[in-house]
Amino acid sequence: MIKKSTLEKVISEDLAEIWAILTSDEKRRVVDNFVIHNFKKNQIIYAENEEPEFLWCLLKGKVKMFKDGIGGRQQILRLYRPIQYFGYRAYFAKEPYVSSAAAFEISTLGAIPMTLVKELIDGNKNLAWFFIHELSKHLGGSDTKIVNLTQKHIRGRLAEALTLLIDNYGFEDDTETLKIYMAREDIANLSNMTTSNAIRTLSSFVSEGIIIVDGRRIKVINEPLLRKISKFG
Amino acid sequence: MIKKSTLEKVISEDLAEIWAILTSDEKRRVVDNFVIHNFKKNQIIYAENEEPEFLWCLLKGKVKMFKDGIGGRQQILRLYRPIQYFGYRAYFAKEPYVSSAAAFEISTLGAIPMTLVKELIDGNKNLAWFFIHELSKHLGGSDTKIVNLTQKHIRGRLAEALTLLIDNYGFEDDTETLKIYMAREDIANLSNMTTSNAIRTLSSFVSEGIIIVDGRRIKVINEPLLRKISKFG
DNA sequence: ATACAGCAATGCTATAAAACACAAAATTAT
DNA sequence: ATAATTTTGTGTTTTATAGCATTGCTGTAT
Repeated sequence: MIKKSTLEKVISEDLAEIWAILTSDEKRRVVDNFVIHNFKKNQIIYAENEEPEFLWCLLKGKVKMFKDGIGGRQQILRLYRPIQYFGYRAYFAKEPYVSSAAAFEISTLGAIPMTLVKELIDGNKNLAWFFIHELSKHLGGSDTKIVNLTQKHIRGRLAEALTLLIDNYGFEDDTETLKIYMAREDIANLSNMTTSNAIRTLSSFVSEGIIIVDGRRIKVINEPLLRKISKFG
Repeated sequence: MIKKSTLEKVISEDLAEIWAILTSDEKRRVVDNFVIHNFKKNQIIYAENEEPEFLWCLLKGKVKMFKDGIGGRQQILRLYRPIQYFGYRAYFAKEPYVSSAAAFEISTLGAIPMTLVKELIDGNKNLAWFFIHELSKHLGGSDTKIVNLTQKHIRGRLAEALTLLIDNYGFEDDTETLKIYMAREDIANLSNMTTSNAIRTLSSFVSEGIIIVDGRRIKVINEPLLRKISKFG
């Protein structure tokens, strides 16, 4: 927990999209029930099969949503950056979580009880529309991902994962170094391949001059080609 | 178009879930804007990249929602039965369709303009909750499908497809013949495999006494085993 | 300095599934 | 009924990718 005086400021600055929707009365109710949590690298935020209780708002850091599959093989479903919301779907569907969430790096999150979110939606149709829109976007993305992961070949899947990282987290000030530093295993889990193949295919991309790799630092040299491989590979 | 006198009866009987939510005034607005369409076998209802205009309500028949992928390979994303709604996601996401819908067999559908649906949601929070719940369920299903299709082996994927057909359409009166008669190609498109492999694997299931196949008629003999293969295979 | 642990990289092998080719059967059209 | 077309079934070949083993590299603790 951080102290209350700074809390309201943090919230009002960061909750942005949702904040603009709420009335001052509703905002107070959020502030009164907003609890800040800090998570260490790789710490689980919630796990599959648990009952959903909170709307999570990522304030700082990076979060992955994933599903453990056959033989412990993990599939990363979505990545979150500040300020984004997650953890609400299962509550709305009236079922336990079907996926887990974990912090990729040291992260700060806010938790709002879903019971409160439900009340707020009941009283504010703009908030209802916010979630309808959010869920609809994610559903479209998920449907598209099904085809990408099942039909694209390994190069296409890796290229797609890299473009996803670009679109989600962007570049450092040099405009070419990816602003996320993932283990090869996580890159593999994002692209539905084994770690070996993620490494192998990254190497191919390096030798083709598409990227430069230095440990976990990935520089994108030929972004148009990367997107082309993602699209047609 | 069918004649108006029977129309209201059809709607009130069939729209069930949504109908119960609406006030009599709202119901009248739906009836006034509800247009019945008949579709032939394999006829497209809407196609990827088109702009969404209508909420579709399947009254009679069977509908598949699918996405065309690499090399024209089709992935079936969801199947609908009466009375279910679809076609609204893209409108809510404010984007063109990312998938297509087609009738599996001769089907009757009702179309309601999304502009009207939007107005109804604005005025009726229960309807908002209906869609939040619906979208949330589908998103969970889609995320689960990603892992099932990418990580399960061919037998597991086919077994899963068959159990999906059981759960969606059930059995004929003999309690073992599947109430849907799909082409092998469609079974393949549902299970992310080639037609050859769908045929081959169906044959394996036959020789293992799990199912009996007679043309497009599939009898499920050992449902528990089928579900077991679906879960662990 | 040394040992150790954890990643990253790479080659080799096994195998699941796709691609291809063709025949038989069933459906549809004439 | 006959021809034409589509769907189904099966065997063979090819390929992509998983699995495994090995090695080197880097950082950290002893």
